[in-house]
Amino acid sequence: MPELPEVEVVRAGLAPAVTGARIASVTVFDERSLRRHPGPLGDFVERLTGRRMLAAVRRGKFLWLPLESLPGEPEAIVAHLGMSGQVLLRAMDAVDPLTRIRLELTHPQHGDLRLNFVDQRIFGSMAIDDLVPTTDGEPGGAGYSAALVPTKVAHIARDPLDAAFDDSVFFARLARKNVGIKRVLLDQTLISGIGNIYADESLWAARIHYEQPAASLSRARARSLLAEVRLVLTRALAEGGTSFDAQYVNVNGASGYFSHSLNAYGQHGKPCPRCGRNIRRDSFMNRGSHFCAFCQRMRAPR
DNA sequence: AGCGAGCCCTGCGCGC
DNA sequence: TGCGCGCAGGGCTCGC
Repeated sequence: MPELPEVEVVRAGLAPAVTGARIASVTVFDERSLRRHPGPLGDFVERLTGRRMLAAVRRGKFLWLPLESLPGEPEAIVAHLGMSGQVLLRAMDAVDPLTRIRLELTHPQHGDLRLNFVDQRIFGSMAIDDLVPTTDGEPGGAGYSAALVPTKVAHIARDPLDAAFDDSVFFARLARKNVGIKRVLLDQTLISGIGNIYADESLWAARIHYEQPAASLSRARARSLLAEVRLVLTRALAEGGTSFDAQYVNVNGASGYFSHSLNAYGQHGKPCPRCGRNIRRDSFMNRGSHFCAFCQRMRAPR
């Protein structure tokens, strides 16, 4: 369940279960889910077995679980859900189809449970990674105060719900981009956490065409777009994220409700909630762009 | 250096 | 009923 609100729902669900828990055993059912792990399957299993986890942290769509480590050698399990990943917390006898990796956890208060990493398409992954200091000295992400971030996440920008996200740096970089604004919203090195759904929803709310060159946006429109991004992400989070089917669920397997609140994404052929004209779907970056051709027109640069 | 295409995968729903 | 095609919420790497 890929975008920021869905990953945050997972992080928040995971936090109480993993914080202070020990990894009793590790089973890898499909080695392809370790594509990003810098070592063989056995290395992943050996290094995790017996380790204690300290927190569940998120930046953008990346999730990590810091591990109890020797001083000066901080490490974490880094997980990315890709297009179809789920993290499910289950009883010890529970089996989930398409489980690629399973961690069995022992928690001093909550007892034993299974953490099943489920991923149909295997675009997601788990890996052990070193934690390095953040360049700004601020916490690495949501859910943990340490100013550390996995090396695999260090090149990703902070997400717009992060208190340390720097609006002015974002606007400055935006002003130097000649590509379409949607491409910028999806570029995780500029702003993280936004995917296809929330890009389309934010652009609809801000009445901006997805191909409008980023640099051509006035500062006021850029500001308004960032505000809409934050509003859409916050609302989606409050509704538990967007679920179209049983594939996108929280750690207990429950769906979110934001799919009922979508104005543009997946609404092609239906009337625009603002003007009543039909929402269109264009092919863009090998995926769909959903927008209202009347409300979201290309504009001359200002 | 920035940008766009291609690729990594599986499974579902639709139209023929 | 069966099959092929297009579609799906992401990100990395490689050419130009």
